[in-house]
Amino acid sequence: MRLTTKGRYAVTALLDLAIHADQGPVNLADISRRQGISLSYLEQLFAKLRRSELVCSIRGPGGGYRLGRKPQSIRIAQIIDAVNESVDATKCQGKGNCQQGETCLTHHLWQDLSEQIHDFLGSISLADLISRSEIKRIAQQQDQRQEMLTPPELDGARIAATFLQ
Amino acid sequence: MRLTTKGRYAVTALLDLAIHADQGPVNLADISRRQGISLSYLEQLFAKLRRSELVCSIRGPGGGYRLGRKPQSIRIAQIIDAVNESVDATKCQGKGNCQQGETCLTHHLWQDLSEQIHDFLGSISLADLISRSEIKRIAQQQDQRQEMLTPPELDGARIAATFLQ
DNA sequence: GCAAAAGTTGACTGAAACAGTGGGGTATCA
DNA sequence: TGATACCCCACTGTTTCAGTCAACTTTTGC
Repeated sequence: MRLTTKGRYAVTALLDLAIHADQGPVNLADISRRQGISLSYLEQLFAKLRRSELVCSIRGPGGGYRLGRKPQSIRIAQIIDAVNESVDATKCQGKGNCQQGETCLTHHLWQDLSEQIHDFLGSISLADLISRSEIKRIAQQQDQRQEMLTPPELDGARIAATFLQ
Repeated sequence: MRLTTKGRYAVTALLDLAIHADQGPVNLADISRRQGISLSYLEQLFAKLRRSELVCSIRGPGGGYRLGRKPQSIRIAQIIDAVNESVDATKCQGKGNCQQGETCLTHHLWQDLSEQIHDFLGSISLADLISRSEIKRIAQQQDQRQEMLTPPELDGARIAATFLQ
């Protein structure tokens, strides 16, 4: 079992995408800037997310990514799964042949743990995260910081979006 | 967060130790044979377990390791901790400065997950595992297989122990 | 029709950790 | 004194992570 920056980045990026979904397709450069994730690395992660149909892509100028499904039906466990970070804690992927074909002494413990984690992350959707007040607050701060960094004359559309809020 | 063979080996080895504790100090060679873990690797793990005072050692012939505390008060979380496998899922070790000093968008999610895992593994003791019937069964099988592999004439003590059960 | 924006793909890399090996110790008992 | 078992350190092959770079293709707007 592994839970590293990779899975965290994937969830963070998808959450960012979900939060900014109302402004049309979201491009990776924006996510990269807001979340402090390398653009090239994001591209790799989104390739996997696209293969799992968690996002779909729109090419060309004004393009970007959109959620593949409704935020309510995207579970955190699925996102982590999509970027190949298993939530399984057993050695044998639950098969029970951990020790030369036999079940190892602690197999059941790891199986229980895996179930515990899977239930937890499977019970939370992107929509759940969006509605949390701390997350709303952080997202707002990130948007503001981004506007301070972008020259206004080059970004009329986003300024308009701010007024329309 | 990481949960690999390392942490699993540590828990498995300590459980083996706890199960065979009534026969005096348990040496690593026996654990290595029963659990299929490299002896040298076990030595490294037990060095860490000893530093955390989860085990104490007896040198010389007939020596080995003993549990440092009662099995009831050794929690799985402590064992995993002792071999440096963190159960923490956040990027910032819970500090909340994940993104250039600010809290990242998904910090609270990972914090909740860490708590969940920690509560689970912290609620289970070695004594709990010993008393589980599946584990008793597997341990018995392992003991039998070991006896089949050991020439009887060189192992009178263990044969005697079998009869006394 | 062309240039710019954006996604797509693949190869590559440094660093770290894991899992394991090997060898030379030291304490202890018979 | 020799066998047993712990103790400690250096080393290594492999994998994965996290990131970089470069060369594409598709689409839009001028």
